[in-house]
Amino acid sequence: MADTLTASALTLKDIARQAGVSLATVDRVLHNRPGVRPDTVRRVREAIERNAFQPHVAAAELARGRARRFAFVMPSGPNPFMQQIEAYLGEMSAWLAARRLGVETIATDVFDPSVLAASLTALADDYDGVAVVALDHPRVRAAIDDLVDAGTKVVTLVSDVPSSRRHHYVGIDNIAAGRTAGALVGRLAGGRSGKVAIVAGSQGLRDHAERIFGFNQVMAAEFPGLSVLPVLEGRDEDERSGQLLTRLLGRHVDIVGLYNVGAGTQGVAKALSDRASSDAGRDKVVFVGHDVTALTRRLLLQGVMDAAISQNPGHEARAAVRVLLALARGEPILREQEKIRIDIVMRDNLP
Amino acid sequence: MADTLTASALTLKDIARQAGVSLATVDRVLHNRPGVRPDTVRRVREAIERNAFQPHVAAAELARGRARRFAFVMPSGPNPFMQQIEAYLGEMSAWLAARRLGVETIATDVFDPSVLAASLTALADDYDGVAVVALDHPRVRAAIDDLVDAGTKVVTLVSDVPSSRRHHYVGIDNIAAGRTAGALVGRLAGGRSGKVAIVAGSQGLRDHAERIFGFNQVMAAEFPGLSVLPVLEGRDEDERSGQLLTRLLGRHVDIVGLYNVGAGTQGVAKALSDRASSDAGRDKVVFVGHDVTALTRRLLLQGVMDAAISQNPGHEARAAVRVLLALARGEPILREQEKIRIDIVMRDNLP
DNA sequence: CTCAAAATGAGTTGCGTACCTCAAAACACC
DNA sequence: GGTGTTTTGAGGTACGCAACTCATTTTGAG
Repeated sequence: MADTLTASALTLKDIARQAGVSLATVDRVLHNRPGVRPDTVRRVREAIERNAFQPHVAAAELARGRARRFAFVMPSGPNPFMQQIEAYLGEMSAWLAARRLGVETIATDVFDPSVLAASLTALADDYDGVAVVALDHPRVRAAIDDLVDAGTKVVTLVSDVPSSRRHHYVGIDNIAAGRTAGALVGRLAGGRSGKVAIVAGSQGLRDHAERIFGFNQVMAAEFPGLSVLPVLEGRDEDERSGQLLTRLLGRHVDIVGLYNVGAGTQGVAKALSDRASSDAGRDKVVFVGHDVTALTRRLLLQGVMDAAISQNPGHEARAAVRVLLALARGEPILREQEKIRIDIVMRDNLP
Repeated sequence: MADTLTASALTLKDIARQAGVSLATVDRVLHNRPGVRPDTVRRVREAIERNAFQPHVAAAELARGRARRFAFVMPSGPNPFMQQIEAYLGEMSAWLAARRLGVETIATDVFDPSVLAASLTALADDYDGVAVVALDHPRVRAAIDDLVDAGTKVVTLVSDVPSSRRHHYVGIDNIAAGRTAGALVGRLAGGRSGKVAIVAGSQGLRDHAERIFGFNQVMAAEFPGLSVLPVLEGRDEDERSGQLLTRLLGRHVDIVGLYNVGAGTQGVAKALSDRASSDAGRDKVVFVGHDVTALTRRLLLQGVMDAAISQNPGHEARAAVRVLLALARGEPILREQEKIRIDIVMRDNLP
């Protein structure tokens, strides 16, 4: 009736006794310090395995004395998503303080590879771990690899550099996010046929390109009645996005769906509502976008927007900290916990 | 350019010095032990506030010596959702062991108030915290309150007892979940009009009743073209659910949507596919259900099911442990982190 | 003013690990 | 067999706090 998990009350002393060595030797093995015969190492390792020994994390943390420092390297400039991440880090401050963790956010031009790479390189000696919103560029990759070689733990945040040796990526699969957006636009259009517009920041951004790729995949395969128009590049700016979309809506009377890949949501929404008021007879355009912000929340409630694909920024911030901490401590990572889900947010499940 | 969070390197000794008292007095104040004049308490508290002092959790944990024990009281019998929760607790075993946390799952007939209440009462002295899948019944509420009075931390899991004095509820808002299901059925039906069926375990279960309530709310308010049929009570059994639904589908040719509130998914899916093959000409019935299991995953991929409303069982298990731990330590709870979201899972964002 | 009770100071011990030193033992090599 | 090197043991200190004891001071009631 009762099923028990865990109970390791063993200490290093017990392991030492079982392996027939002294505490000092166990310590040497545990921290890969030199001066232990291979055979002895094996004996100690076996004793550890046999008892499923887990160092007491509290004792270890207390003994090392030195506080750990993590850096979050994020885009400068006003980006609501990044601001949310910063805000959630702030909410963790008591949690962080109780563990003597120092977290600093460092604003940088993440779109300039040289600047970003230089920022990263400068961190090597001062931080135990770095979370970075990374541009996928050879120079950035090299900087990340250098950090890893220096013993710093590195996590990519939101945007990955898969070819680097970063320890972990905290973010979503953007192709799957695009596919999800496609399925939503298609299904919510409810059998109508017509054209579908895409507004993106730039197709040069890896995450945007991947989302568009996934979106087109689904549209082509499953919604033959819908044809996708060429991508509008709004540079994540409200005005530009709005103007481009207004022009497009004027040229095509049969647009039934819209996928807004990045920011610029304000402009996109304006363009849509302008059209709606100029011609009240037409069916509403299905509008799917990304991220839950104050604006998208309002648009969802008003019914202007039909769904938002979201990656929970709070979860990302906390996951990044937890992963860095686990890496620094040599603890295993709870993969399932740290995996960022693709959330579909509609009016009734707004968080 | 760099924004720093946290850095409290103060210790109790510093607080004692600032307050002009000894370590012992600070300790008395911190742990609400008697024998300190109110005025002195105030001085100490002020020093703590002023410095935003946070006890070092590692040191505190180490010093108290005693390991903490938590109990998870869950339904006996084969319930895939509960099995998933248990599985995720198992995956945490290394994490738990490193913190000297003992977690035990206790199977009980949670549907019998007396049995459940007795199970709970028996736990008071042995556990520091209890997570319970609770039936909302006066006797259960009393048992929970007794536990709380005895100093045990109590968290309700999946199903809440709002009138009790439990410290926290880990689970979703089932009314909002039902609303979300309603919006999905309505929107995915794409303007068709007709009837909508509901299959539930029992309307006596609080969570099922709340979901149905939310579902009906949305249907009535927003989809006048859809009329909801009386609820079928399948008792979460495959066969019964399937039979009831088959009969209903036979009586009403114009059913366009189906909401499966609880389990019995296998039977529901069978009834749907039987109808589909017997009359290929008809439009597919929009099928929305709950939870991501091996079965619902397959149905989503096959297109039989259109969406699943899900509460991440892994998240619930971990959140329950974290909340109990924070409560036991007297740490603040990260509300945002522990809040369980209502996930909409469709084919392309399957986790 | 006296005496008991309350409040406080001073101190100790121990938690389990990291990190360090120094000496002793085991070993390899010539 | 002696040398130098590698490996190991023994032990200590420190980390910040919980929990405790005991002596001393302060307080309030009579």
